[in-house]
Amino acid sequence: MRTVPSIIHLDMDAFFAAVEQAAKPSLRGKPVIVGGLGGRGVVSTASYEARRFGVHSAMPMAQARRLCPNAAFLSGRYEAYRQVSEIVMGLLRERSPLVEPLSLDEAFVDLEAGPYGPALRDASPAEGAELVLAVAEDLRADILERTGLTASVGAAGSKLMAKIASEQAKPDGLVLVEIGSERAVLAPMSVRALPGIGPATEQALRRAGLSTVADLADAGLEELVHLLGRAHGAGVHAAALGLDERPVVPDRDAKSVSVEDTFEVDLADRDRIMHEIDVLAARCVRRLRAAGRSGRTVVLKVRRFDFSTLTRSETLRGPTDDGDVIAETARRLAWQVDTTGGVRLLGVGVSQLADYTQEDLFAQAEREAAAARAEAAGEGESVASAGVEGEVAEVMEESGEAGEGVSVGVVRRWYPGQDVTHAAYGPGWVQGSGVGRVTVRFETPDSGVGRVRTFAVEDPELNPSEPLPLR
DNA sequence: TCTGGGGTCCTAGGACCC
DNA sequence: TCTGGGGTCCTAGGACCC
Repeated sequence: MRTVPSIIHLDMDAFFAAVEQAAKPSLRGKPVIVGGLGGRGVVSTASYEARRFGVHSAMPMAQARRLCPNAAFLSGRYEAYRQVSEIVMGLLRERSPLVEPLSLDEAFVDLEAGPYGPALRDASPAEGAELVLAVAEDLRADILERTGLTASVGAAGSKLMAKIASEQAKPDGLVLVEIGSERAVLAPMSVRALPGIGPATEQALRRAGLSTVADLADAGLEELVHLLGRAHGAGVHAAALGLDERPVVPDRDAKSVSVEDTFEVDLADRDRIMHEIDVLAARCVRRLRAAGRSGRTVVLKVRRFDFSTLTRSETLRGPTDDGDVIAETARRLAWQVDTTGGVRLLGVGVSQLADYTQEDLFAQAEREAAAARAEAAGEGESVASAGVEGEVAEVMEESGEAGEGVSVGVVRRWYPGQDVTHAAYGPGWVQGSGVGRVTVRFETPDSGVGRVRTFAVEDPELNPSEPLPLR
């Protein structure tokens, strides 16, 4: 156990919504809701102004609209969030090389591994805590200066307590848990405050009369293992006592890659389902290859009309990053599921990832077998052209999704929040579109509140553009 | 107009092997 | 002759997190 609370957990406040407010002066101080805008979307992030109306993450967007009809509803600009995230993570790495990102807006940092390490090790507990507080406040100030955004920080002797402390610090705060005070800090909290206890575990514990962390600590290991199973029970027991020795680990390799899509209208016919699986497999493979990896197990996910969700998987003889092999496997799996009544969501994923994209002997053998079959049937040509058609469909899909509808034959689509530039009026963002019109507000992170203009959807002067830096 | 998308970890049964 | 025990891999599902 550490003698100084030198692990910090940083969490950006309402991150996606805060980036939007920083980028768009007209939204500052107003409710902003980022998420899926379609009929089946959910809230990704709500600004604090929107939270006052009861809106929160994972809430169906339809419900959010009812609760807070005057909010700005935006679909996410993930490239912009990624850019801001990189700045923040960079500022963390200035404090220590041991940074473990948990998502775009959250990370653990072990300050003992960095430039403050020697001073922290030499310090008395009181001096050490003082130093950590100073480092954390300096960090928050730096983040504010470089991005205009606020962050909350928890500092403690473990990841567990640092994470709980940052939650207490929200928004725009800093909380330090003294070494030795862990159990007292945790005792009055609801069991839900512990990471790893969700709605199901909370219910199981409640049925046993356990509702606070103090109850868990009193219950003891045996009862918790009985209630929750070996691993979970032991984990919850340790957490309840404030015990956590997990190290901060940077650069953890992904263990799976997956993509999925919920459709606006349930898919009914087999051909359409098979086509969507092909599209998803192509997207999955693109991500897999971008990461320079290959996978051995292909997983198909199906959510049916009634929200029942099932997965089917198949493990290949060796890892592959071949699009045809993955699509074919996923399609084969699809034949095993009953889709009568309609399909709401399809997903394609790959796991058992191999570190490198190696000579894909398996895919090669498959292709040769297919070529041999085709030759035997006298269909050599159609095998080649099927691959080419797949490529074209992919490109069209890509440009349609990204809203960069400049390629021939693709209708231009504008989404709320999107960055655009007009030849005469300069940079702005899409406020809304419909009936052949698109409304744009012309403002930038460092401008005042901009004014709104409306254009034809097809106006050649108006084009999608890259996000602007916030500072 | 109920319920996204991308992940992680755990459990449990059956196959298969020694 | 009537029934072991352990280890590993595969598959499916579920809880949880952001």
